[in-house]
Amino acid sequence: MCKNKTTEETIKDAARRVFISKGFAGCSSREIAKEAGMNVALVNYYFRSKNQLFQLIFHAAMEDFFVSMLEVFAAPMELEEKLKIFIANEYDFFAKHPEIPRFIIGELTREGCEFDEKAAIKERIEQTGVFQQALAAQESGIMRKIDFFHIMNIVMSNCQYPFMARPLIQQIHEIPTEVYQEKLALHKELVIDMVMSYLFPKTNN
Amino acid sequence: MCKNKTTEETIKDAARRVFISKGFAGCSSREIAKEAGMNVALVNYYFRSKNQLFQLIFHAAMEDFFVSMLEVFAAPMELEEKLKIFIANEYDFFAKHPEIPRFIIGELTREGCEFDEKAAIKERIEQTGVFQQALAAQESGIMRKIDFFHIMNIVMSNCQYPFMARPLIQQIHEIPTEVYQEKLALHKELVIDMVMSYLFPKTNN
DNA sequence: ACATGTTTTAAACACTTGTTTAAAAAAGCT
DNA sequence: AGCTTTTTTAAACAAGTGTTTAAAACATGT
Repeated sequence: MCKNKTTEETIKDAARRVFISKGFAGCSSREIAKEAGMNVALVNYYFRSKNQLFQLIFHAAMEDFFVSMLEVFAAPMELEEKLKIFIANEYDFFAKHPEIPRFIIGELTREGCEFDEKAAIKERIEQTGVFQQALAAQESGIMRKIDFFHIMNIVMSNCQYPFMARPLIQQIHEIPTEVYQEKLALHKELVIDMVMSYLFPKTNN
Repeated sequence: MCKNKTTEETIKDAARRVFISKGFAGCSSREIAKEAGMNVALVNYYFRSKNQLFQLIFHAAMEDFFVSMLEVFAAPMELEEKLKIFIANEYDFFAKHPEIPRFIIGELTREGCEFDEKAAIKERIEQTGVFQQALAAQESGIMRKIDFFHIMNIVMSNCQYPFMARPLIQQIHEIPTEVYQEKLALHKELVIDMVMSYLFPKTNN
């Protein structure tokens, strides 16, 4: 059967670019086809429908998104070091794929974008053991005693927002994209500093 | 002339709801008309085009968004107290209008959404005097010496992201909306605590 | 009452949408 | 070679898009 991986993969790549930058509602099948340099009918020949192609791209993006998390969570490391690396890792990931958070959140908000089923992110996080590790650190007094919910929210806020909000922040500060990206590199260190010193408060001596 | 403010305002309100929740590309003129209980032609009768109506809604949202900032910035207060209130204020604003950040950032990202012209946010912030106030506090050693860019980014990240990312975070933690909102109320205090103690570090004694 | 200007409506416009069809081209196979 | 299957194409489909038109309904002032 399909030895021809070229066209199918070409369309998928084009679809990824277009969907991620414009969203499901913001683009047409014909735009994806044109981006891939193909006929419109080919899109449906390989993927049956715009929606089915979208689901493929979306789930892959979600997977990338979470895998970059879980990898660090599962690493054999002390919690404090792990969280530091986690933040740095997240920050680097979004520096490389700055449109991912906006894409995922935007589409997850849209009605008619089912997902619940498979993911089971919570379970996959628990399986890494980072949850118990955090509880242990909290018991021993090293870590501030706050819910895992807040920890994740703080880290995700500070790692994802600066990339999502680039057009807005640039507008406010009236700076070009290159300057913004320079500033973000510095911002990463501040975030690590702030979050770490909050989660692992060093008592005087 | 137009004594009939009812229909025009009704359409505008419907448009605000629909645009903000679905975005420009995610809805049609007819959907807005139906939401307003009006004929499609009426939308264009009062607002000339879908795009023109959108610009109206979008600029108003931007204005609300920034005014809630500037008010606090301009208040006659000590900087430390001002920033605490600023965070609380922002947090409360987004608790009331959780779709605003996603809407603004999403549309600002879309190509063909002009804005640059009027805003001049930077100037309006400078006019409040908060900028010099921060510089003074930094000179006196009360405040951590970091760029205004980073301060704003930190505050906006922690205030806006938790509301933007609700569908994603709920998915991860597998909690219903009510529980999420309860947790966010608690999260507000953590954010204030973390950000304030980072920006205004208390030296031992 | 009538003539006025404003507001609302249904219908139509040309165009784009997602998807399908049926024929053509290419590739595989014996 | 010829026959079969897979891949690609152009064209068509009905439904939906933003917008306009022209007539109807309404309100207003005299």
